[in-house]
Amino acid sequence: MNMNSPIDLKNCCKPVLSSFLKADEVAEIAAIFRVLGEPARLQLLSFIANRPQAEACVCELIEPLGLSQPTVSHHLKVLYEAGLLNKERRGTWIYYQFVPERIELLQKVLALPSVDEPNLHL
Amino acid sequence: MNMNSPIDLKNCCKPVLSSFLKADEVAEIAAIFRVLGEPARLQLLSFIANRPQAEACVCELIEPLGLSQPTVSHHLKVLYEAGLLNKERRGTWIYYQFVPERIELLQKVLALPSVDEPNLHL
DNA sequence: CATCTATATTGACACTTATCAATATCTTGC
DNA sequence: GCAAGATATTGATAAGTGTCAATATAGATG
Repeated sequence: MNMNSPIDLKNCCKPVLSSFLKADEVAEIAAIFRVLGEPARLQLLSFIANRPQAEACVCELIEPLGLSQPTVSHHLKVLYEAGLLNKERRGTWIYYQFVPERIELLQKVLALPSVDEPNLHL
Repeated sequence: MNMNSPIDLKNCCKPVLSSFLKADEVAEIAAIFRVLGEPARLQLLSFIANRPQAEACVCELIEPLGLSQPTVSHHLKVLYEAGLLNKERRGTWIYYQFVPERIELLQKVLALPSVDEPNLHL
């Protein structure tokens, strides 16, 4: 049902506020926002990004999140498939790593048109 | 059920990636992302932001969105309550106006810690 | 005041999803 | 190979939500 690969990185994503995007264009971007729209996932991202090396194994995340292990695992999968986390097995543990590039992409997508651009007509 | 006023603008919102946010702190931020996580709403925002004066009345939005009038009205309400749109009656029509400040807030919330900050421990 | 038009609300329905318990899979160490 | 521990998957359930038809509301206009 859910695609197994991260959201397309190629022509993803045009700035939302600089031109009127078609339905299929906003879909990719909205998918990323929807992933961040879940408090538990945002907290996971916040937690991992602030760990040494910006990474953490699943076992470190359960207690601070206050959710069951399967639920944490589920949210990590969603974050991973959205490209916001990488994963890497290291012995028994699997470390999820924060991916700053996806956030940078979002910043670009949310970029406001500069005042001298004709878009905002201010 | 849903609060009638925009999301709290005072101490909203701490950067997600610079410290580990508690559940109630991420909740406010996640609420904004959830609003943007709906393709129809993102398209509405894209459309309105690119109109002259960055505004549009409801009647202009139904056809390009391809949704029913009540559905468009519903999404506009959600965007309005999230502080992403203002509204203003002008005669018979109600104009919804793009609010860039909310987007700027999101940019700050998504700010990556600078490399010399200790957060990322890179 | 009556009518018309623009927008909002209500109610219903289908679909998604967050959550957990139970179970499966995979790695390591004996 | 087997037992133990870490993570993932499955199945079930409850809650949320996007959508539309029908209806309500509210301004404008005659």
